[in-house]
Amino acid sequence: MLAKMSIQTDADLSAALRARGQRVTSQRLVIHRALRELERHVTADELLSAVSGRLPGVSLPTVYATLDLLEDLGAARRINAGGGALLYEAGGDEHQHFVCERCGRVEDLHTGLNARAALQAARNRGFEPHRADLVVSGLCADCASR
Amino acid sequence: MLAKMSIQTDADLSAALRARGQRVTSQRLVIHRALRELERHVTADELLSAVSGRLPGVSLPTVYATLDLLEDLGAARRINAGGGALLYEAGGDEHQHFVCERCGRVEDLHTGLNARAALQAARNRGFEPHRADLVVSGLCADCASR
DNA sequence: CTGGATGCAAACTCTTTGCATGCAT
DNA sequence: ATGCATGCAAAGAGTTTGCATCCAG
Repeated sequence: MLAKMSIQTDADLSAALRARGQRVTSQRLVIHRALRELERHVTADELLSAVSGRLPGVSLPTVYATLDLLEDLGAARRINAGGGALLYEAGGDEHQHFVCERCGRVEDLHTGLNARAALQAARNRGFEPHRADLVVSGLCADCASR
Repeated sequence: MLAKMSIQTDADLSAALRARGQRVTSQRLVIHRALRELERHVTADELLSAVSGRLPGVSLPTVYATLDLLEDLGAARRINAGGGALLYEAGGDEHQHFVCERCGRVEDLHTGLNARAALQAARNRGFEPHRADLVVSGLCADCASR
């Protein structure tokens, strides 16, 4: 099993893109950089706002397309929190998420849970699993105290 | 910790509704019954079709409202598979799901994985967790062989 | 009776698609 | 020069909301 190098810098991204025969554009570099610097869960829209300051004229479809691409490269992760918009975060460490059913807040959760059993169960069924996402839902501290 | 009785029959549902001071309507009974009998993951739309045969004139908003209610009662479970529509299944045994990234198929997965660690991690953060959902995504057998 | 539940229609949000232009290679 | 990537606009899907009517309690 080949461990894929994680993409961290602009140079990493450029190299990964070239390796796939895809183009290095300023939009891709800036979106990637913004995602990494925000260091939290962001919607495509929030990311667009963050990016527009640095590179005016970027469009939402481009943000979505770039996030798809980054996810493909392992540089971004899509979080389906269920409430409204999709969230994205920079790829990297393995962790799970907590979603508040009331206010929609999403927080990281480090459970130490091992997803290997789940992946293996999928393989046993003939599937080819790529990832396992665990989402805990309930009430966040603020909403619970009301 | 009080184990909530699982709702299985029309009588169970009627009792649970009355206990909450809510009304027992034919729509609620029929939708609940249809969900149980389908024994698979269905969209609100599919459920509407299934129900319309028995009780004409049911509307989609009512299906959604009833599914919300059933979920609240623990008689239904919402599955956020990410691809397009939400899915619902009758409440009952604990299991996880596999979603094909290509064709969107959703299958049950029995991993034996224990979510207690995840729930505990959430509690340690001050949250009040209600459930933990694990979704494995990748390619199903059919899509992988292409 | 009385108010919660329903049906209808429309709004709303987020995401994806089509097409002409532009820029990385 | 070549064709992938982008921007714009619009379509599309799914879910939710508002309001008048209806029926369970």
